[in-house]
Amino acid sequence: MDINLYDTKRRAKRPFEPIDPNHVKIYACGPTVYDRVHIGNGLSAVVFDVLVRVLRACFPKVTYIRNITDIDDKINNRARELNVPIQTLAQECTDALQEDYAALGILPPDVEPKATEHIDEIIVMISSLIRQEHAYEADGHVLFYVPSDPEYGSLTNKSLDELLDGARVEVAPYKKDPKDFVLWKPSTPDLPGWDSPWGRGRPGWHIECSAMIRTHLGAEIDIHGGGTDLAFPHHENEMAQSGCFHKNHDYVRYWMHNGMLNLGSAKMSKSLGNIQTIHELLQDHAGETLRYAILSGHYRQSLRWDDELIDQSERSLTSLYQALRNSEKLCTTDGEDVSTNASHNQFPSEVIGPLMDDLNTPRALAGMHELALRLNLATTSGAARELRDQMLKGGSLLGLLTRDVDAFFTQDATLDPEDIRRLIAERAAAKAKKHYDHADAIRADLLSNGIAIEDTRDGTIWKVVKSQ
RNA sequence: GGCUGGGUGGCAGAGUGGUCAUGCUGCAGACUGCAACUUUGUUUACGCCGGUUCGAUUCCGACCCCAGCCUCCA
Repeated sequence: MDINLYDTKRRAKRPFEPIDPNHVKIYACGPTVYDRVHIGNGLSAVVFDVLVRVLRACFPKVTYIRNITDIDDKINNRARELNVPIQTLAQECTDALQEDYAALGILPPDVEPKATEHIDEIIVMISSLIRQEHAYEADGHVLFYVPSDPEYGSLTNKSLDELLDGARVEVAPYKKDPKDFVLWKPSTPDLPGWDSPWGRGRPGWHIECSAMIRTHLGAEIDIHGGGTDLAFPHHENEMAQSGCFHKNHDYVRYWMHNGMLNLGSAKMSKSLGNIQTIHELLQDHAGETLRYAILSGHYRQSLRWDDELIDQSERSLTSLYQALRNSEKLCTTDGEDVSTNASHNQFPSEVIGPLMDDLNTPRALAGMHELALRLNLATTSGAARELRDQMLKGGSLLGLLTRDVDAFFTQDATLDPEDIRRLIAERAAAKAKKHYDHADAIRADLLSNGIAIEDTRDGTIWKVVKSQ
């Protein structure tokens, strides 16, 4: 079984062939930390989290790096607004980000490097680019000289002429070419800065990723990920820098870009202000529900984010848990203790198959529901255990079904579970005497407290009624 | 204007040259004391117009819409 991935640069899906099959290297762009991250940031992180899980299932070693941009004018501005030290703001936002991402079931990357921890490497790269005449110093700045890179534009299929026509940006007078971008810029005393051959200053946005990739993964990597809105100019510029530095513009084997989340008909973005933070969504919804919602669309497509989507995701996810819950009794009954099949340690093909095909998560979820159906129809404990195991294995690739099944249904009950048990027993007694009015009254009473009852062959169970 | 990617059944969202996506919702049946859970069935689905083909939602061409990028953005 091959993994196939869509590569932005080649605009085609192709088989994934790592540089070193014994060690896959992947880098994804993380956000700039100056505020609570929004669910669109979460989408990107979830997508590459799933990709890494799939890669880990297929290759012996995977190193996953996701950076944090902790030096940026937006951080400086926000810190000034809030009147807090810049480092404090960045650190607080970083902590919050890790908390939010964890709630979405995103596993920590192997390294989460920060731009400010790589200033030396950044200076080394800039110096080299200047020596190679791909960059020049002007007016306290260091700029990348775009015309010096014949491959500029090849990632996003742009011609230099087009870029000039579409240029909406004011051209700084010290630029040799309007397309040139900043590698290093001077800092006033009130701004964070580091000493450099070009005076005290701070790095431009794009160079940090070049430096962090080189530091943590080396001259060549397998996959570079990020949002599609980063493809240009961020990744194009990064490719120009690293490509010229390493004299190899194919230092990234596969460029992968996730689609945007739409709120209403427009892209969710901080500059438009139409964002929902993960933090606020978590007030009303389980992180796992949000994750399911994200995975319900293909990563390269844009996804309409609204209450309807979250509601449907909640119900869909519940049906998966329901299958697990329904099968619990059957699984625990001792039956043919068939030393479980050879497939015991394998991931279900219904789930990993689609995921290996350019991360087709909607189909993988369909596979999960297929397994759930078969589990619901299972009649032997052996089959039930096998299917349950498969579901959990599939879930471990998607980062779903990670909660305790019983807790999924019973947590946040407004009544004491002991009281609920007592009422259920009372109702059972009434039922036994065919006092159905009394039995129904108890059920209605529980329901009015948000507790729904289910009679099964193996007794009565209850659950909290979700989302009103 | 240029460059990407889209328009699928009530909703979300995959996919395929001729056979079921899947989930949610609605309706009907089974199960149940009644419910719930589960399960079965279910509503001319593939933007528009041509072309290729025995056959196209799927391939080709034109057209109409939508979103993203071309400035910071996941």
